Amino acid sequence: MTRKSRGRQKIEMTRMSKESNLLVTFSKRRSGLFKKASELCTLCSAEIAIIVFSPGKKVFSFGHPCVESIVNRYLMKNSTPSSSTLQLMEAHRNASVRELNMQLTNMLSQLEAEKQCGEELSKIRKASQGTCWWEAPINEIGLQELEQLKAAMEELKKNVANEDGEAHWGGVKLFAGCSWGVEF
Amino acid sequence: MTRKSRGRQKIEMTRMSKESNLLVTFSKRRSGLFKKASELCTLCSAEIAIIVFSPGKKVFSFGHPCVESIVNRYLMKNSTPSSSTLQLMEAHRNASVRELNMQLTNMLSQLEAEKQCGEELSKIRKASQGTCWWEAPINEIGLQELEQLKAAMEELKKNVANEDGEAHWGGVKLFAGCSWGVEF
DNA sequence: AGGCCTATTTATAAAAA
DNA sequence: TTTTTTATAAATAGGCC
Repeated sequence: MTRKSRGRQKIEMTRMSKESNLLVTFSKRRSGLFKKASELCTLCSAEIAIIVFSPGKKVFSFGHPCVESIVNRYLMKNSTPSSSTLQLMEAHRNASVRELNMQLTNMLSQLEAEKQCGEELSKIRKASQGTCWWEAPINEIGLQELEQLKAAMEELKKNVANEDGEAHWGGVKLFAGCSWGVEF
Repeated sequence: MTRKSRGRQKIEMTRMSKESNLLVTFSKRRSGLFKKASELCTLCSAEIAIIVFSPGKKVFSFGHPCVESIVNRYLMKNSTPSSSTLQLMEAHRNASVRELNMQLTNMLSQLEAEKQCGEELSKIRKASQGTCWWEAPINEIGLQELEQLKAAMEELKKNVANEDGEAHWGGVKLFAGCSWGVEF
C-alpha cells in the first residue's frame, strides 16, 4: 500500500518562501495560537490579549475577557509622560491642537483690542479726573490683570506652536489640546 | 523494568484545582505561547503583541517588533468617539480638564472685569461725545466681540463641567483637555 | 479561506532535581 | 522558581477537497 502522505515535515525557522504555503500556515498557526491562549485562560484563570497583523496587514485579535480591557490595563501600568503611550493621544489630538492654536490667535487679537479699549478708558479717566461729575468709579485692577492675561496667552501660544510635542506653560506640561471650534 | 514516569497525561479543560500545578502549568504554557507567537512572526512576517495577566495579576508581554507599536496601531484602527478606547485618554486627561475648568473660571472673571471696563468706556464716550477735544477715535467693534467671546467661554465652561465626558461646543467635540497651570 | 487525512514533529503533564 | 526526564497528548506540514 502506497503512503497517502509523508506526514508532518520539519520546516526551517525562517520566512516561508512559497507565498501560498505561507498564507495557509499563517492561518493554521494563528488559530493554534489563539487556541493555546484560550486554554491558558481556562486552565490558569489568566487574562490574555493578542493582536496579530497578518503579512497582508489585516488585523486579528483574541481577548479574554476582551482586548480593550487588557490593553487599557497594560497601558495604565506603563504610562509615563514621555512614554510612547502618549503617541496615540498625540495623534488623536494633533488636529485639535492646531484648532486651539488658531483660536488662541483669535483670542489674542480680541484681547489686544480690549487692551487698547482699556488704555483709552485709562487716558480718558486721567484726563477727565475730577472734572466730570458723571464719571463712575472704575476698578483700576482691570487693565493690570488684562496685561497679565495677555502675556500668559502669548506664552501659551508660543508653546502650543512648538513642534516637540512637549509644550509647557509656567513649568506645567500641556497634557492635551482642546478643540474649541468656535467662531468669534 | 519499572516505568520512570507515566508521561504526559490528558487533562480536563477546566481551571486546575491544585494551585502548585496551576503555577507550573501557567509558566510552561505561557512560554510555549510566546514561542508559538515568535515562530508565527518569523515564518509568516506577522506582527504580534501578547499581553498576559497571571492569576496573581502579574503582567507578561510579548511583542514583535514591540508591544506598544502594535497596540497603538490596533487602537488607531478601532478608535471611534464613543468607543472605550477613549476611556484611557479620559483617564489621562481628567486632572487636566479640571485644571482647565479652573482656568476658565479665572478667565471669565477677568473678561467680566474687561467687559465692565468696556462699558464704562462706552458710557464715557457717549456722555462726552463731541464735547472733549482730546477724545481719540475708538473702535466700536471691541465691545461687541468681547460679548461674543464671553458667551462662547461660558458655553465652553458649561460643557467642560459636564460629567458625561463628551463636552461639545458649537457642535464640535472637545477632544482633549488642556492643563494650563498658569496663575493669573 | 476553511475541513479532512496521515505521518511526524512538538509540546507538555507529572515527577524529580 | 526554572530545568530535566519520560511517555504521551497535541499540533501541524503537505496533500487534497
